[in-house]
Amino acid sequence: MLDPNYVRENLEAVRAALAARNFPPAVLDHFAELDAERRRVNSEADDVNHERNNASKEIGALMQAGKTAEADAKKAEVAGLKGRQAELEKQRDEADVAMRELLSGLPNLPAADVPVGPDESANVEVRRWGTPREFDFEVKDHVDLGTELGILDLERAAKVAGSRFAILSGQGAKLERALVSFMLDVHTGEHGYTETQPPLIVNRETLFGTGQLPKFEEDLFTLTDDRGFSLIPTAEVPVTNYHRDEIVEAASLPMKFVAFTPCFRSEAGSYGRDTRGLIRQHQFEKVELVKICLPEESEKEHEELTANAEKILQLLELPYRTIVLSTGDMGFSARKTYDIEVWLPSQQTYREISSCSNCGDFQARRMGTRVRRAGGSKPEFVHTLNGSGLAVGRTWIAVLENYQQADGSVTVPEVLKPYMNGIERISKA
RNA sequence: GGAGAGGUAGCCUAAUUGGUAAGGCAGUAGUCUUGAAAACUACCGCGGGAAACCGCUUGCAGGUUCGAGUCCUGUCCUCUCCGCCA
Repeated sequence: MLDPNYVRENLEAVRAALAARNFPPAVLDHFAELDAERRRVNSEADDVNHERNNASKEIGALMQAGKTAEADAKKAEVAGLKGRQAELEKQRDEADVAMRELLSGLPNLPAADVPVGPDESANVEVRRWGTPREFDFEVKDHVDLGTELGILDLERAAKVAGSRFAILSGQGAKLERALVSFMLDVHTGEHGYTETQPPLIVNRETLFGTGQLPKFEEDLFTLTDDRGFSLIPTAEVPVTNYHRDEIVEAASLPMKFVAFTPCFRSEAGSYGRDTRGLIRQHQFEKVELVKICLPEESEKEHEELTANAEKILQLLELPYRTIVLSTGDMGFSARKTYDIEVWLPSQQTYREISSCSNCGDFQARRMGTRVRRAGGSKPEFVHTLNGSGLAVGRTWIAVLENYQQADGSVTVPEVLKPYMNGIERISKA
């Protein structure tokens, strides 16, 4: 959520920023009058409330002094205020709701150094690591490799659940587990993150906090239970909300969490896209990095978090590139996002395997997460960051495709061998 | 699922028959001190405001009342016991 004071004072700049995000700035047309009305009604309601509070105090004093007649007169006076007060409070609530609805639907403002452009064509590559391997045979994609090795079964998954689900078996399931353990060990052991296991089901307040609601309800799997539960689309949602409605101590920052969870996405509206294989699933596993930090530290923490995610690919010796998303390609809550893309031989291109975002104070304002600094100053909103470290299913794909051999087997990356009982390769059982 | 107890500020604890949130710890600043501790003074829930000051706050939402931490209704959460259970 944007700061209403900032929007009031920088209306044209906000309008331009929204346009750069392909967001119709017309919703801001009524901001000024809505804002003025809200503040007018609010102060008027305050005044009336003040009058009534004072009168009540006087009545209390009169009652204790035994002057009941004067107290009764005063009571009658206050009774006349009640109707007026109810009316003003109703107006204030309506104005608050209207303003909140307007603001809660607005995306975050892009950082100054984000490239401006209409879509992914304006994204900018910032670095590239590793060299794609040369194959002297016809490469297969992960679906053919996995199916022929007997470690991936998409047809039976479709029978059991539906499309966009998968069954991993044998060394395939083990590889997934090895990747998870490896990533968690690196992030906890070398990067200083605290491992955490959050709820996989969250309530609506939590979904509002990170920005999934109110605009992206259709992306979620929502339970029919009347408590408003949804399955998490990413661990970012529960973990970032750990300190919702809290004021934390500055000394506790930065907080760095790593969470391994399944993620559930309805993928409504993505029919026909990435229909083959594991790229886009209703259920997938992800190791997620989340940071909560001081405002002036978030840019540094963002670079570091992205580097932490890249480290996994370096250790797995998988070629990748890192790009910064343009204004037109960024997510709702982000002010700046790096995507890390891994090389997939079957597609002869780089594909997203991690998305690392600095959300600034956007989520913190929605969640009410603030920090109290030393010296008794007023609480400030924290900054929040998140990034995949990494998407496990897509890493599984990258390992199969980049480490495939002419005979259809897959050699095990050096760093994963300890997690695979020391086996050298995955062969047909 | 049944029965009971309880949610007060970062933590802990008060508040007469309803009278407008008291205190302690921690924390911050200062005095004193070579420095620290101790002691003393001030600040010490949230929002707005340059300030004076104003408004809000006892899990949440309503109701009664001139006035609700206190009375009533609903709801969320925590704990205890019983039942069931991975």
